[in-house]
Amino acid sequence: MSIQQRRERERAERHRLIVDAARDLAETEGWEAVTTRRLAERVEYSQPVLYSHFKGKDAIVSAVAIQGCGDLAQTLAEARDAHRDPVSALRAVAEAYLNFARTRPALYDAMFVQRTDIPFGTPESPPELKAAFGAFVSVVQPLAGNRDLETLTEVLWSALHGLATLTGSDRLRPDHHNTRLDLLLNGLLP
Amino acid sequence: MSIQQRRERERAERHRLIVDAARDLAETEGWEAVTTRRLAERVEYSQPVLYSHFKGKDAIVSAVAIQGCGDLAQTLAEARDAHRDPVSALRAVAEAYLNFARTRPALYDAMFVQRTDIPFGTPESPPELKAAFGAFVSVVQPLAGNRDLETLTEVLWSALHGLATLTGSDRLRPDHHNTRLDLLLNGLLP
DNA sequence: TCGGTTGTCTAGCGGTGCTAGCCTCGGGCC
DNA sequence: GGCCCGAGGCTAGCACCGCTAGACAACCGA
Repeated sequence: MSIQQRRERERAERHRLIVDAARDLAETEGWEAVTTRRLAERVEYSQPVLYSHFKGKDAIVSAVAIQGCGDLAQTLAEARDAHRDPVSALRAVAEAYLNFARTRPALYDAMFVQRTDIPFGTPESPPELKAAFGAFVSVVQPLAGNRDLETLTEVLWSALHGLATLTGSDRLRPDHHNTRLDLLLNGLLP
Repeated sequence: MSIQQRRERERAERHRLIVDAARDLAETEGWEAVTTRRLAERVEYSQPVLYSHFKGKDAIVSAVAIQGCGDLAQTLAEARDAHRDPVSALRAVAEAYLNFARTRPALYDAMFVQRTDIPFGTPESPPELKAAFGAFVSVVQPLAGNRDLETLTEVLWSALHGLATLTGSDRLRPDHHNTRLDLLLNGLLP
């Protein structure tokens, strides 16, 4: 069985290599530069090899997105754990989220903008996704009062997502960034 | 000069025809179905004719987006003018906005999701865009208190945009739609 | 050593946005 | 009235895209 094990190990390694290459390429040159040809060149295999790992290009993007959710979850959890005061923790998590979207726009795009078949908001959601949403839930919880926790968290996330995407596509005035976040948090979770 | 006038008139008419065809095609089959070949076929001209009217495909999408902003501005204004009470007017405008995004997803996508070079939030913004934003401003104004009107409007718009895009891409739980809007409006503009 | 399977590659299909260069048609001038 | 010439539309094609059929090599088990 050792030979098969080695093969599976190599296969898993190559799988990871493809996802990493796709993420790197997207983050440095944008998703429009991520073509199956360039990707194949990066991993030093021919195009069809990609299709033995993934059903198609969309599946590669999805894999990158899920990996990104893991990154985001960790980032948010760290921001949360650096503060004891609930209001400070909320603010820190919100800022960390917007910072993630600003510094890794391509990754953010794959996670929350592009069409995907990753299931959101269901028990079947990938654990990385649940972890990221859970980080939001944990900072909203102390401030939710008698409002429904999960729904309120969805509202907060949606509002931050709106700020992130509209800011990132230059549809909001570039100054006033902090003022907008103040207004949002003071209104929604005072 | 009459001949030149006729030519310019025909040219303007064909310009309109292209934009309308692009919008129709996008709304019925999605933007991925809007190719220069299919568009040319629809307007019964060859591909290069498109490029004598627009710099490229992106410019056609932008034209559709600006036209869509005009539609949206009108929709929002009508919703606003149907209510005298400021809170009701705000609610109506917010619902009209989300309804627009839900019923015309491709148009909404061109306006507020896809990359574009339309200038947002500046004096050079197209009048259709200013009109749409102005409709929001006018319903926020009575409820803004001493907060900065324009910035607060940006926050409201961003939050609604977040709800619209995450709902439209199945990233929020499909029920709870009204609850989310309640939570947002009660928090932001009570 | 051989047979067969497993896995990778080359080549190509039908599509994309975009453009070079030909050619026709019609208005303006003699 | 007839000719010339330029505006403007067309055909054809470029380089690229996602994806796949089928040839071929390498390696494992008997």
